[in-house]
Amino acid sequence: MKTANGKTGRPISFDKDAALEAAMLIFWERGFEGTSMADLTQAMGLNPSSIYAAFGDKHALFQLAVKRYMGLRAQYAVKALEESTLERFIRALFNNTVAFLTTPNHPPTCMTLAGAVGCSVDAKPARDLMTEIRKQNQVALRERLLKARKSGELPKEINVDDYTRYLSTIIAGLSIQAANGSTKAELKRTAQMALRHLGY
Amino acid sequence: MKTANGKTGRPISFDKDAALEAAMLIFWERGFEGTSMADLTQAMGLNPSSIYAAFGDKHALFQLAVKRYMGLRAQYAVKALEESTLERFIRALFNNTVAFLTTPNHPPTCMTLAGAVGCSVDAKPARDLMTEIRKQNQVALRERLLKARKSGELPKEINVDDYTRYLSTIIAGLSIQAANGSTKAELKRTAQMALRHLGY
DNA sequence: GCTATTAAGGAACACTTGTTACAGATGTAA
DNA sequence: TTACATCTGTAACAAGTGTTCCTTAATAGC
Repeated sequence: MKTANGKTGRPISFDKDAALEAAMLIFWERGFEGTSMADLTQAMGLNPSSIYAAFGDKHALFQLAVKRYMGLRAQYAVKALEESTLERFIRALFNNTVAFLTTPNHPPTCMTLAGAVGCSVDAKPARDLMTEIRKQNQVALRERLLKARKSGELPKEINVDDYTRYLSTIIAGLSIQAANGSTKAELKRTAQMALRHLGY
Repeated sequence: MKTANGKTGRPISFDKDAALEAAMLIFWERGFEGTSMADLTQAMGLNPSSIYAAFGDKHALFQLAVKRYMGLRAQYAVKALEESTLERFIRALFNNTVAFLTTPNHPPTCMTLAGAVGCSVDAKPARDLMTEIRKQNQVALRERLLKARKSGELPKEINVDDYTRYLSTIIAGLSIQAANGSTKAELKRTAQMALRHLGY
């Protein structure tokens, strides 16, 4: 009565991961509103009904695409968090960001900025999701800085919340800079200048 | 044969400036794609035909709205350029930006970021316009820094292009920070920290 | 008065939007 | 083979998209 996957009936005939990857890439490039279901069917190579059966509606698919993006692509911050010292962390944060933004075969922006900044009321859930992710990233950054403060690496005179927002501001700015068309070399130099002004 | 305005026939019965102002505000909030003609007719209080007769199609109207935005709202950079010294200029640039982003009665973002970052191929002209404006702003900033370099205010060791991109990065980052929902106080402190790290 | 010219209001346009219904295909389990 | 369950492909859906057409209204000059 049940197959190996615990399901009976006709099995799926396409690679779900590959399809979601394709969806992620157009959403990344065109944002939630700029991507139509027609675009998605073409890029994923699937019929609407297959998409709906496998992933749900457009909002649900977008959420899954963003989740995939965060887990597989936007690891530049997570990787940096693994660094042992504060200095190594901050250096890695900036360098990873530049490397990420200039990786070929995907848009030169953070998906959370291309996804939906200004949008219709209909797309508000998508925008809220983007904002929330940006805030979560900021929380993770803050916790790393708090740890550095406790270890004495970050001077007590520095306000952790301010420092968090400041670093976050520069990282976001780099993403815009990349979206404007800055080259890898330019981004690197910008990041280096930021590091120098931070004292690193 | 001709009226005072050089036109015969029935005169326009609405305030063109007020209508364009209304259009600008929704475009600002929802971006090009997120704003429908139905939204525009409602916000502007006009019929489609009146909009088309007075401003052209949606793309043309968006261009006019952006032009108005640049000329009347986004003057924070232009005003700063009038400052006499480099230090005064940079301080004004940051302070004006924060003041602008936290002005009530309009969205807490730069219109060029909300307008269209990720978008459909159909909206590409709008996105290109946004990118071009951001680049133009950067050119104006660069020229001010070049002047400071010549006057000796900006040390020759500092690469003007790099410094331009660096300042531009922080300004753009502040806009994202504001869009995330940062308060005026938070933005002020972030800008102050940026200034301090710049040596001001 | 009349005529010319332009704007206003609203219906209608062809097309696209996201979503679903349905018939047929394709598999598993007995 | 038969029964069952699920996926696939296509067509259709209602609602929304940007845009245009057309009738009516309002003004200017004769």
